[in-house]
Amino acid sequence: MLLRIVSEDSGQGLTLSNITKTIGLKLSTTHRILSSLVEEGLLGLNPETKCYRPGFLLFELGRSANQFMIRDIYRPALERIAKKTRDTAYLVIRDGYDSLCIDRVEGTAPLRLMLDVGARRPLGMGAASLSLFAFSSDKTVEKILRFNEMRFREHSGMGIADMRKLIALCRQKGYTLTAGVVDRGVTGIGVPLYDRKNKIRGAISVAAISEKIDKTRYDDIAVLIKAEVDKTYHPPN
Amino acid sequence: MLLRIVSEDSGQGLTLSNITKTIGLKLSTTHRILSSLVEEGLLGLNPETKCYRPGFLLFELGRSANQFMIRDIYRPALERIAKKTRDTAYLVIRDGYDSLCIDRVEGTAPLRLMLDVGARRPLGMGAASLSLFAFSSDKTVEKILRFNEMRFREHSGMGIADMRKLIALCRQKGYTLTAGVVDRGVTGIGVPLYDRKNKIRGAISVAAISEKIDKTRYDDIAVLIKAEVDKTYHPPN
DNA sequence: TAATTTAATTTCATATTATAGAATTATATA
DNA sequence: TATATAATTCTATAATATGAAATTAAATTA
Repeated sequence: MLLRIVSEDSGQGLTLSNITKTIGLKLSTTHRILSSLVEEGLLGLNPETKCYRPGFLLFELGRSANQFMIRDIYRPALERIAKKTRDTAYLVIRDGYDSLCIDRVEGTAPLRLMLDVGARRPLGMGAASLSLFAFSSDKTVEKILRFNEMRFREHSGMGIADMRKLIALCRQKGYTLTAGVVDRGVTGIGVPLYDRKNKIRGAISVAAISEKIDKTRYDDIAVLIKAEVDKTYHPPN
Repeated sequence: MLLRIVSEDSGQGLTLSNITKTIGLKLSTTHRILSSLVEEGLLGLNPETKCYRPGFLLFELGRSANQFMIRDIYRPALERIAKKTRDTAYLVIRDGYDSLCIDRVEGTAPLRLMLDVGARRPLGMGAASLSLFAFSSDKTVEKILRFNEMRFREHSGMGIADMRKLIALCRQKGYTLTAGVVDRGVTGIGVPLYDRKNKIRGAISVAAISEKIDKTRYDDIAVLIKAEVDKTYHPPN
């Protein structure tokens, strides 16, 4: 909690009393924990202003999370996609049997946000999420189907047979499409992202309320996403 | 400790038993803490391989440590400096009344490493450290002198008068030079880094055992560092 | 396919540590 | 200089983590 609170501040840092108010712990408790975090280097303390800021260790630990660097790589592509489609563009990665949304650029069209950055869903539930899944090897697909069977049913009412049909259709199209079948009233179009070794590293999707994405646009949007993805320079590793 | 251990692994992640061996805690304890870290998102767990990796929250928290982005900015300059001088180049920032080494590129010359990344010293003790100090405003210099007086004496045997003289000399030269006065047998040459608002954001130094850096090279090295710094594009903010 | 091994997860009484509240110290403001 | 505000330290009690063992799951071998 403390790390989050201090990190969310974008200014000159937060004072102890400030942080204490936010977190709702006792002053002495907050002070002790903050001191420990400073001692370890997770936070820094400006001795003049007595303000706490993110520390060097936090920076270093963060850099070790290489897998998420994909976010920096595809940020510009995501922005262009959102701008051109006017819908919200998502960057999603696989995390075990979940998909994890790691970036989002909102479109200009008025629409309710579906997926927050940091949100986790069963792998396959959502256009990008489905891209991570449907374009994997048959063996992987089977494993995920088995593991997530109950979660699919719970989330969308779809059974294994429905999912298999959906995957087959998407593979044929070359992109994933969830026109209301995963989330009621939501249509998404997803494309997988491959690294230089042809391994799936993530997926980008565009999603909006179904009324806003006409059937005739499906292919166009997929082509648009693929074009922006192809334009993107993906460094080795 | 656990965050460090998991972050330091560059491979596919570490298993519980692996981590347990490294940290020396009991299996159950390690498991419990790891589970909490995963729950919070600081770590991720691959459910197939049961391997722990850095998590998305760690990435996000790390990105909030903007002040250290200077490291990415000056990395190439640091590499060029180390290559050209054959000595080790350091990137150092101010942290309260300490200086903090946040990056290092080793030279080709055989020499003992003086300063580890993450190392903290009294502000002024070292060439880069001194740059952060000597080129500050007179008011700031006085405050630092007073605060660090004892620490200077302890570290180098220098008193306030000695430090004043050293600062005056450095200001005159336009770069900092610590020819054995701060660390016995070590010579360093430092240059401050300014942002677009002319605020000191860090310092770069080249350091080696004194025998390796001849007096005649002092100016050349300072000019070389400055040239590389000037070449570097420093984005707004 | 069963048996064996290895690794992961859960449980619980005891030992350890954190907490709240109060006291003290330091810093800022009137 | 007095007053107010914020930071830091202290300590008995309340809360939590630990270690050891048991259980479950997964992988390997027979």
